[in-house]
Amino acid sequence: MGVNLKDIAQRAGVSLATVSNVVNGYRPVGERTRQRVQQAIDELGYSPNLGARHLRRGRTGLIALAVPELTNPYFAELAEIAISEAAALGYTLVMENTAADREAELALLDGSRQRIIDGLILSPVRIGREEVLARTAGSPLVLIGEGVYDVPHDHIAIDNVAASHAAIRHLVAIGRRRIAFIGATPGGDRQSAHLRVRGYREALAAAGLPYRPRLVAGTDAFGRLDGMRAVRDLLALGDPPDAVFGYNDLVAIGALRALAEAGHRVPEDVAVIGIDDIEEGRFTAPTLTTIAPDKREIGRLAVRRLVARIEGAEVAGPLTVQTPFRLLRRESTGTPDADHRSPTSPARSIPPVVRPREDDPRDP
Amino acid sequence: MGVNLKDIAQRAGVSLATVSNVVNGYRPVGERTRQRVQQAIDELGYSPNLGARHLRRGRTGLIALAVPELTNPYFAELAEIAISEAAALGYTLVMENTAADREAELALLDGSRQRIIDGLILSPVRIGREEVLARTAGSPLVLIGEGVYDVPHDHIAIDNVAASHAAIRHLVAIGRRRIAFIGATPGGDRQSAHLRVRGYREALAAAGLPYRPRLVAGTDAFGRLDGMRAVRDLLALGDPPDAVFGYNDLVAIGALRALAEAGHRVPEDVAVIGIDDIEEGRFTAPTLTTIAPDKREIGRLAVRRLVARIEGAEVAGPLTVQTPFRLLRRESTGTPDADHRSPTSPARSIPPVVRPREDDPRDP
DNA sequence: GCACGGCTCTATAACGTTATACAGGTGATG
DNA sequence: CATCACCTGTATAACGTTATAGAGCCGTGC
Repeated sequence: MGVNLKDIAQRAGVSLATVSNVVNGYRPVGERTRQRVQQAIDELGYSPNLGARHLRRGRTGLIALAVPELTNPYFAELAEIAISEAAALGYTLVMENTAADREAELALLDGSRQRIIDGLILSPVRIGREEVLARTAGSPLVLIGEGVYDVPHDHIAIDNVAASHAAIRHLVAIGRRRIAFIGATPGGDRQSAHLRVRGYREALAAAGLPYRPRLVAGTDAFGRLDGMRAVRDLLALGDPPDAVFGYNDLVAIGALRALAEAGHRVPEDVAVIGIDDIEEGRFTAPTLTTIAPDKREIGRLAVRRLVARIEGAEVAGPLTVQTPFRLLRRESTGTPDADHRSPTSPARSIPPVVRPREDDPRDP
Repeated sequence: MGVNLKDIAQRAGVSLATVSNVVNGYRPVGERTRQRVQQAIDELGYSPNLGARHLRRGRTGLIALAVPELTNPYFAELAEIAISEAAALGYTLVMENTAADREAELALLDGSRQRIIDGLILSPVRIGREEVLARTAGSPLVLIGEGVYDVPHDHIAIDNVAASHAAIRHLVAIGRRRIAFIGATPGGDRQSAHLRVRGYREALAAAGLPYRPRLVAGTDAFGRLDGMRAVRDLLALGDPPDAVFGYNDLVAIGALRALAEAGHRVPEDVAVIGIDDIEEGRFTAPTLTTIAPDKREIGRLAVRRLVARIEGAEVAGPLTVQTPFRLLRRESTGTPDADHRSPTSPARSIPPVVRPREDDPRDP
């Protein structure tokens, strides 16, 4: 097809190996020869055939990031970070969409795709510890997010239980008592939801609040529509909550919508909090309070670990790394002066329109 | 590394070529032999080395979709469609992020990446006709979106001018007269914005409305923050518009935010419309009226065209295809009974909370 | 009985690259 | 002057696959 090493070699009047060395820097080449070769390369427009290089070297320079849905902004934002980090390390990152499909995840784990990528970063949702342990393919694997623990692979995630604690503590601190959790899947196959529910229950107990199963609403998936439906169903039962903790920001945004439709004011009647800190949550009405994982850290760490394994370096530190998170308070849980002092606080003077505290909501 | 053809051949007691024929179906193989080979494949867990196959066949089965930003939901939604379409045709689609960077787009056009993918679907924003024409790499190229015309490549896009017309007609039909356009970049390098502005001006003229340059607000990029800032600046000038037409849904969502902060009611005081029909717009408060391109059609067509070219088929039909779009009326331009009858309509009885017409906002 | 065609299967030459082994030449050192 | 080390450059063998040419074998028709 294109221009190859042989063409360059002929043009420059040198051997194949010399051209390869110029391109590749494996062996030193004399200055005069190098220039002749470089000129030939520029004139003919040579670029190496990655397939052949792969065949010879055993590496492609390609790594994959597999996520359950491209349309979840959390993953899109993570992907942009990972792509630039990979580029900085000389790798190309390709995106894979598992669509939260078990077969797709399994295919990635030991399927044929493995032969063309040097390593895989996977956010598993439908497979568990056993499937990961049964993996036969040899290329390095880094897991991100929750769901699979105690496997001999690098694993980057936030502490979900602690994140839930932080969210509930915040809601309790602003005087909320009937706190709902939206997004607990009934099936046992999504461990992250279970971890977040566990944190929710523990934090309620720590605050001396009762655990009410009716306030925990399951969803099939973790999108806006799921959150909206779950909150609608919850409100239909009567006796509404005074706060909603969403499994993630998308679910929480769906909750905002359902609450607005039902005529509940946020945050006055119901406070809402999510997890992920997607950009969208800075523009909702009201803006969304959230637990913000350090996406930059997650993306960078995942790529760096993977590349280190690919290049065979001894990687220091534990396999599992928990990255930090922080609480970003926005309008959906009210401004500090609008907190419920107590369940029977007098004259809640909450302004009708809660203005953002920052002029630029890009990075509060 | 892994198991290869030779291993299988030894195990099954046949030649390399026979195994290849079993895997590949290029030549018929006797039933007994086929079974022996298949058994060996299953036992050893063979999967072909794509690099070597590529080297030999000249094809990888990989196609790329390059978009200016992964975090724009429009592209994420398009990508999911394209990925499944590619899979149905036996290809793997990898995502590339140009980050709206000129160098990145040029590198994709004739850079080294080209050697590992069989074809490219590109949404250009920083390059124009000349750069595309200067392309030397040989693999097929399909352009999506706007910006580059009159080049010898397939090109899938909506009719931007017509889309703008539809948006403005709608705003005029509901009684709006001072219509702003948000998202016109000053530089000449983003032709789609120019096309949409042209449609805006033409439609204003057709409706007998004056063109007011002050109501056209430029932005650096096309995100929520850009829309918010542009509308803030516009409002700061005084004499606010009664409608805002956003370059895309993200810009329009930023506009919603700026309007809410400034205390303008949507749609009562200012109507807002965008383009793209991203899912997010079904959950904003108020929900966002939009011009919905047929993303499924765009994604499918782009992949099919590309694959047809890769496989050397004679592709019928014109190079440039304009896909359909439709207007989705939601709360941000009000319910039909709330239309402004005239600029001086008596007693606008607009309900304080505009409820959605549909129970399920997934697909109105 | 022999040539021939059809059917399986095999041997092998690419594909473009990189790493190894080696060759030739030059300058320094003993 | 001989030896050695070094520096450049070359020839070539892989890497794993697929397509081509061809080798056996068997049955059929003359």
